[in-house]
Amino acid sequence: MAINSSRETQSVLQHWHRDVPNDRMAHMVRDASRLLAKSLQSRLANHGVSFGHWSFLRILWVTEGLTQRELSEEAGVMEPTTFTALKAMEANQLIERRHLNGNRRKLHIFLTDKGRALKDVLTPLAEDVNRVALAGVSEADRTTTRNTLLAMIDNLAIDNAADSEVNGHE
Amino acid sequence: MAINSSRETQSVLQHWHRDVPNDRMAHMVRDASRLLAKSLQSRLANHGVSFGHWSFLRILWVTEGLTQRELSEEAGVMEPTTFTALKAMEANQLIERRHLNGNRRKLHIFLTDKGRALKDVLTPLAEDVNRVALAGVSEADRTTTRNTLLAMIDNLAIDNAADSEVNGHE
DNA sequence: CCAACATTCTTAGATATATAAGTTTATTTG
DNA sequence: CAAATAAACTTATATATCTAAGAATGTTGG
Repeated sequence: MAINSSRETQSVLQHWHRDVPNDRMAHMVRDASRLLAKSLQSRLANHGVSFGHWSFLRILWVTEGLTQRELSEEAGVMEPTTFTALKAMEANQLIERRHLNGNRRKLHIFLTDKGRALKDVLTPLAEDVNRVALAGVSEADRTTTRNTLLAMIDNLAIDNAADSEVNGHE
Repeated sequence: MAINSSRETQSVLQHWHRDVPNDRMAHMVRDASRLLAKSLQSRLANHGVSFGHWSFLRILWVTEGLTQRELSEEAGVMEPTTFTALKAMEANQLIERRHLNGNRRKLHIFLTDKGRALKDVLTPLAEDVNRVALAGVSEADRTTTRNTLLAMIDNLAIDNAADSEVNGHE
């Protein structure tokens, strides 16, 4: 009877309703991110798709034939992350990896019929999570929040790049 | 000279500046969360502290003597996460785990001098990340964003609890 | 044209997190 | 008070992510 999850829920809420000091934005973003992932994950699990695989399906539903490298950039993750996910997705017969035009370096990714068919099933689940998460938030506040997040993403991308330079990673 | 990180940076930026459809809030929160973690992590690494350990240090700097269970709730993570982190932190001599009052079940967590001394070193790093991330964002927009995130956290905590009930996890 | 460089994929290993299940200890209740 | 239940910690295992480094393949400039 949801004893654990009630406790869990309450602790998150108590936590944030107690005091939200000036510099806790990072903390809130992290909590929200974890909860969003959990909500989506539990919905996807009913269809045998993991959260990580869904990220790549989303992209492939729009554009097939991207290379692993291009998929990494599009998804905003590093290549080993993409590699691992795609290998598993290939094993699950969601995608195929093919060399094109005699180029033996680049691997292009294509959906299988199974992977393609999941679009209509899974897309509403993600929309549902967003709908649930943003219930009661005005359109104006959503826009402001999106703009703030976009600014943060910009600022942090620059910060991380600067750090890489300083520390001499190529 | 930061070729990779430039590429990475650009891809994140291009990605978000291209098109931000209506239902992409979850996606943006996730990206922001990953970048925030990365920025903080690179700062903490200079002091031999991992991102995961920092979460618990923050709590302990305010209140020592919490049990592992209480620390889990405070940090908003599950107990195995806390357990693993605390074992490592004990090995690194940041904390001590002690039974109190003859209770052999509960384990109370205390900072070592070393753990306590890190407060003044690490706190400015987290503040710096927040400062960098929010550069150029007005105070009004920060407040709106915090409120939106808080609403999302509330909504999702309820959603996840409901899911647990439906699926019969206790 | 070939040697140096760059790109792409892959492997290895680490961190942060989760769920499920097991063990030990405390509490409650018939 | 002893058996049942609950709480707290622990173990095992899985997922999502990262960095660092290696291997294979293309590209380019002397």
